[in-house]
Amino acid sequence: MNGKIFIIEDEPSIIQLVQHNLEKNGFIVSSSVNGNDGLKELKKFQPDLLLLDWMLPDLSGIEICKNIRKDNSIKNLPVIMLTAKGEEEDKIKGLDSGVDDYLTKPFSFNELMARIKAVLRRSNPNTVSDNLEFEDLVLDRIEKRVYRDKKEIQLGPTEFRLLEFFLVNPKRVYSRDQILENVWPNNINVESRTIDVHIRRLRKSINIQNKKELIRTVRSSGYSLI
Amino acid sequence: MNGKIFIIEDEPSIIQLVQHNLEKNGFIVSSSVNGNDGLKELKKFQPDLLLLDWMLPDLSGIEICKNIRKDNSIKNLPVIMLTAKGEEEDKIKGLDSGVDDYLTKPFSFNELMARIKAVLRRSNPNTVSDNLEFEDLVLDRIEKRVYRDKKEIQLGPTEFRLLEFFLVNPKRVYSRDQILENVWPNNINVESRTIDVHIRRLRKSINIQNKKELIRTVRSSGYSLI
DNA sequence: TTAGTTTGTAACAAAAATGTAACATTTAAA
DNA sequence: TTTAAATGTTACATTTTTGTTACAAACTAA
Repeated sequence: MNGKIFIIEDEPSIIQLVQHNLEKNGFIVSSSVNGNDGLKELKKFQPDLLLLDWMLPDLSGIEICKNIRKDNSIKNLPVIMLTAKGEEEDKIKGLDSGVDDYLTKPFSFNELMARIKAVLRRSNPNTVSDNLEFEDLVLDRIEKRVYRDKKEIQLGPTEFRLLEFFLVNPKRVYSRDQILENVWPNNINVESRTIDVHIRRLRKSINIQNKKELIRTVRSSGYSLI
Repeated sequence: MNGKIFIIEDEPSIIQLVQHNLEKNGFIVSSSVNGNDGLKELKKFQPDLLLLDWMLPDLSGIEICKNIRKDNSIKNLPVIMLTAKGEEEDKIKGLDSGVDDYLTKPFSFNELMARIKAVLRRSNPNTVSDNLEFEDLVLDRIEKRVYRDKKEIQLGPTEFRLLEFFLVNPKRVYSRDQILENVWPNNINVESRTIDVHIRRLRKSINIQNKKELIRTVRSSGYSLI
């Protein structure tokens, strides 16, 4: 994932939730809580997709969408409408105004994600990829493969999850506790030294000749990619 | 740091202390001394986090928290509970009511700060900027790196924590006791001279040619950045 | 100035953190 | 079932970090 998504939505809790999760999935996200500001910032931000609330304090989502379709510079921007209105006629009205998809609150983030991918895939195939990349390292979440320098590397399941975890925020240093919490199945108790051993295994696997070490040890803090 | 924090707490002295320190750290802070007002103002203020006292003149902190979790517009607001109750069962009750974290009075401001950051990072990564800067010195808390004049400097763990501590209030002079309390793990007893040695090590590390000394000795008082 | 206090510095030993290999146990696959 | 793979744990070597001490240097007050 590497697209940019803009959100126009007046409920901060939704923005927060969605933004956080989208960023976790590798999107760059910006947002606005009302229509007029949103339209302006939108043009600066140049997103690949817009998440648009129906009910806003000033303009309605439909009006915004119509505006977008009239504006040559952003007329092809894909839009997903978010709204509490579930009735059939509303859906039709929404889609008629030029919306690409339509999602009724409350929605699960996973459904939103699936729809975003679907829309992006249609409109801009290159922004959608389930690959995590860092330097010459590529992790394909769909096929569960890892490549370094274009050559495939075989990883064990834990090594894979570990690397996947690091790749979401490479460079960020994670403590052993954080790693445990995120990479190991919940509530499982393993010695913290176990992590060291798995780090060591991962290192061994992803290290190839003449290439620099990719995992950094930060003494008394944890590990990160580098 | 640039988040907004709301405090509901009936002891003015605590409000004052916490508010003052939070503002020093770049937060925007507002507060209320009772539960009912607090809930109302909270919604207007739209904070990124709530510090909530357990014992209040009207509603209890737990009731407030339950209210928040039921209210769609603020249901995801992270909450840290402050209280004098230290018993284990209370803790569980607190966390069960939907609190994100729990801090027993009396607490050190630094611990509070650390917990605030942890909670914010989880819930809203963007409100926490983790770079501390002073002159040509940059400390990156996420990647655990320190730069002077754009060049990276290697620090040991204690040197790092020491510098981090100073960077929150550069120029402010800290006594050895204060440094000890804030930089060393709780309840650990070390000679006060130990600090001098670590200061010396930190100095050695962050000093580079042709650049001025960054750590000031204030005789019989302590040290500060300058 | 001098005596007394405070701080800077280097050296050293002890403690802590990490890397690594080997081994035992669990899990999955054939 | 048998075999192989994956995993967790332990033990030990190595490296890094840390606290302390001892002494030199700097500072302060009389």
